[in-house]
Amino acid sequence: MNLRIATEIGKCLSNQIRFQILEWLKEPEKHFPSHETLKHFSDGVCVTYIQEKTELSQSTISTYLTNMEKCGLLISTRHGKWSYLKRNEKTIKEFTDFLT
Amino acid sequence: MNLRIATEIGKCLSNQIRFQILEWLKEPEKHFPSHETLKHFSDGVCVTYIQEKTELSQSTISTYLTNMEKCGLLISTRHGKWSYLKRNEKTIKEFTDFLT
DNA sequence: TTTATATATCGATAATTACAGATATGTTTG
DNA sequence: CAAACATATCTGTAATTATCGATATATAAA
Repeated sequence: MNLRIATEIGKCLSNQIRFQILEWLKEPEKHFPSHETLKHFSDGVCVTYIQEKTELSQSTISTYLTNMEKCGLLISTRHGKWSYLKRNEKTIKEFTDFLT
Repeated sequence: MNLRIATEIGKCLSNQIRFQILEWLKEPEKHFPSHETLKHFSDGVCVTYIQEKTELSQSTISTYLTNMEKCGLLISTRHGKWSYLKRNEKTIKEFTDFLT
């Protein structure tokens, strides 16, 4: 972790919806339906479910999630036509360690 | 800690200079001269020293520090004509706990 | 009590970010 | 391979934030 990356993470955390997504993903099964094909949450939640819950446009959410992945807050996994997102606890820990 | 406050903190951490100030204040004696009247760092560092180090305008730094205090990242203490700033470790911990 | 010093706030413009619709890409299915 | 679906990217405008100079306030010193 360094100042530049930490600041990029700060940018992601400067928006209530993005922060909220990160909170939801702590307990995906509590906040999202289980996926029609993939039954478990091992790789997180697909973009559509996150988009529906936030009620923002598809393009906006896609951009949010892409940026959150770029700075290491999220891990993205493709399964067929779906992208699944989950928290990257390693980076989150590095970030909080850097801050404290 | 709640989502609203955490996002306000995120906004403070979305700027490299502000994040840097928080890092410097981990070890004030390492990054700032000791103050001419107050010899210790018990209450942190005065606005002027922070401003000089960042090379931003006085008004900009004053606004930064005010906002960082408002969301609980910093503690401000007046001694005569000087305001001293130090990290608010309690809020910082609450923030990192909220995130993880 | 005037002057100097430290910090805070105001008001304006520049820069950045938010957000959506349109369109492109990648994947599955008929 | 065409159609449908999920996601990504592009482009433009709206909204927010950055930043400064000017000015106000608060305290200290002369």
